[in-house]
Amino acid sequence: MATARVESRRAATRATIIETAWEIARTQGWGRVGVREIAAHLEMAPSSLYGYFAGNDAIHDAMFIAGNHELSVRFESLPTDLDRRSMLIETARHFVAFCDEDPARFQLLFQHAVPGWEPSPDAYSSAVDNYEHMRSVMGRVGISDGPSLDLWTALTSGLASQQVANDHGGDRWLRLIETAVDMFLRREST
Amino acid sequence: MATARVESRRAATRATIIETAWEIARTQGWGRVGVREIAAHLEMAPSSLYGYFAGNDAIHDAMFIAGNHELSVRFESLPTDLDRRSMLIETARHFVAFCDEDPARFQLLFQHAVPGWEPSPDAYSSAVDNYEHMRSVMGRVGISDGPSLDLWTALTSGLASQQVANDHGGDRWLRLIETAVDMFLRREST
DNA sequence: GTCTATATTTGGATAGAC
DNA sequence: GTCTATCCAAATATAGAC
Repeated sequence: MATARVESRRAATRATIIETAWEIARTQGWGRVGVREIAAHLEMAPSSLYGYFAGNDAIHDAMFIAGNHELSVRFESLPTDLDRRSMLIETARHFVAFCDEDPARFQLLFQHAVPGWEPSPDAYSSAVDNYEHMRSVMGRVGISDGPSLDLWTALTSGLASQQVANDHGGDRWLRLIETAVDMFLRREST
Repeated sequence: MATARVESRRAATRATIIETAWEIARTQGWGRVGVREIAAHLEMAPSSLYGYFAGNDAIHDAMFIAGNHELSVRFESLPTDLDRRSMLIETARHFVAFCDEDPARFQLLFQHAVPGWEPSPDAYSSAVDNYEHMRSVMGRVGISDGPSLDLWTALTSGLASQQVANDHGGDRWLRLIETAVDMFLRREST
């Protein structure tokens, strides 16, 4: 049907807009991401974008949701039959690598570093979903008490933020993950 | 002399400008900090501020330097005769509390979250000074190898960012510091 | 020192023609 | 769907009078 073709064309254009916005965020920073700049890259009139997104905030929301979705896909790709230690190591490695491979995405998802924007409730729920998924994975290897989960999030988010901010593209904090996990696991043994 | 009085008056006005800027950052976010908004709070004309600061960036630089200076003062207030464990606990506590007591300052100093601004080389050196000081404190209690320092910065910055972002004003991560330090210290013992 | 007035830039967003 | 033409709102910064 024609409507289906039109719909898919529309989706493709939306995807192109988002991809262009990511490109700008990566190369010029979040301060430059806006309807005007995106339109310029696409050689479109800024007003044309409003046929695809309600406005600048809606574009950011779509990117936020896409970023969270990508993270959830990565986590689902992890094997589920690993032992405790390997599970934590792989989870942390995936997370830190995910953050470091795209600092712009890291800033959007985890650092609230986008001027004048915060996620809509709908977009925010995609972040909550990921947190819940992390909790269930941790629960599966026997870590479910609040303080342990909080210590784990502090540890992994600290490794990620240091890696991104001070050694992007390297492995200065990435290679500390085994040590960090062993340290974390030993904390509970008397 | 008149010049000295004039100088001190000038310094006082500069201080008032900075204090007003902090107030705006805390209550309205960094996106609203600018010469216009500051001037409005002070009931001055925006152009008058240029007699005290070269511009918006210079104001941010001054705040960045002041924030780092405040942190260094806090660290210098710590007792120096503590044992290893107490030293790490107190250092971490001071740091996390410092971050949490003013999220706006935390964002400026550690999260590069101010749209369109980054510290001048001169301002940046005040941050480097603090890092070097932290290194020397850690060295005094026998922690001086790179990986240990990196793990320590990841751990403390992770605790701080989680505390600020997810439990500002509370103690959900603050109270994990003893556990975290014990975990950190035990990591090196066989 | 401080003001008024203004230049300049940069955004988001809308109306209406085609 | 896309464009042109605007509108409107911020924001930095400067010129020049008082």
